[in-house]
Amino acid sequence: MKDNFEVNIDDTINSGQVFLWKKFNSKWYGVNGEKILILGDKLNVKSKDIHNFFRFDDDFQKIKKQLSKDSVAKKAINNFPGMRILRQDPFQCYISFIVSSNSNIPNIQTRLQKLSQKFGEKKTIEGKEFFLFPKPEKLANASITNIAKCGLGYRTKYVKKAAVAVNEGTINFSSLKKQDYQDARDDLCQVFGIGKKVADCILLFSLDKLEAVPLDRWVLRILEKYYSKEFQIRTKSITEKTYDELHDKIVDHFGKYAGYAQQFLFKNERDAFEKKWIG
DNA sequence: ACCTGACCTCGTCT
DNA sequence: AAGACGAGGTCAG
Repeated sequence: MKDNFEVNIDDTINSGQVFLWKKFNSKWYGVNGEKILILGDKLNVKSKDIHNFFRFDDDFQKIKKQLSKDSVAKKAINNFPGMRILRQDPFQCYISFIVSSNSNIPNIQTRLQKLSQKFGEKKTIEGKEFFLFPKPEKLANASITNIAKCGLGYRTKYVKKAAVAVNEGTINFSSLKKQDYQDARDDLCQVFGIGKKVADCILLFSLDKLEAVPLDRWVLRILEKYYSKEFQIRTKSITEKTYDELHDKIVDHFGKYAGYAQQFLFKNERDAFEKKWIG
């Protein structure tokens, strides 16, 4: 067991990976699929769920050392050394990022809360009421009208189709985990509503693909600001082809833990601009 | 293959 | 107070 004491729960929760978390009296309560996780000041590393969720199986010292070869990443890691990438419930992660497109964190959070409330199972823990994340079957069978009531807008049909794909087995998360990064991403991109960015989020945050690097507006801004020489960013919006070329360069530069680098750079830059997180 | 708009909804800001 | 603006993209033409 290594370094569990170094994990900073607040920084980790507030790094744009998860949305269904709330803090009461210095304890965090969060929905992860069909489980409610409770985090006190100190993590219970003996809990299998906690171990899994915080990726204690990763050799964080090694990752940190490798990424610190890059001076910008090094600085970001030093600012937030306790932040970790989480291993989320795949279905929840999948729907979360489909719903995130062209949106902001408070909106994403509201949508997911409404989806859970409407389609998830109610559970009471420590006298508090929670709603588990809906099961694929439940969302797949929900009507478009009812899903739309959760404020999804044009993303409604994305969610419906995506849930159906999982329910029918067209998308199978344990298979995706076994595939290599490229194949898994190609399969995810077949789903209506999933482009490369969203696919990368799902792969990085729930399917153990640490070389996935979601290239969103923020990351592009960061690359433009700190890496203009290395990566030659032209525009704010990028084409499919540019996305792949950039991604290749980034993995060449940072190595197989590039996804972690992205997360630190993202957190660092977002906090610098005091963007809103959850809780 | 690349470029350009449109797109739902909800905060903020004016 | 009502209208504009933009937010962690994706799809269609």
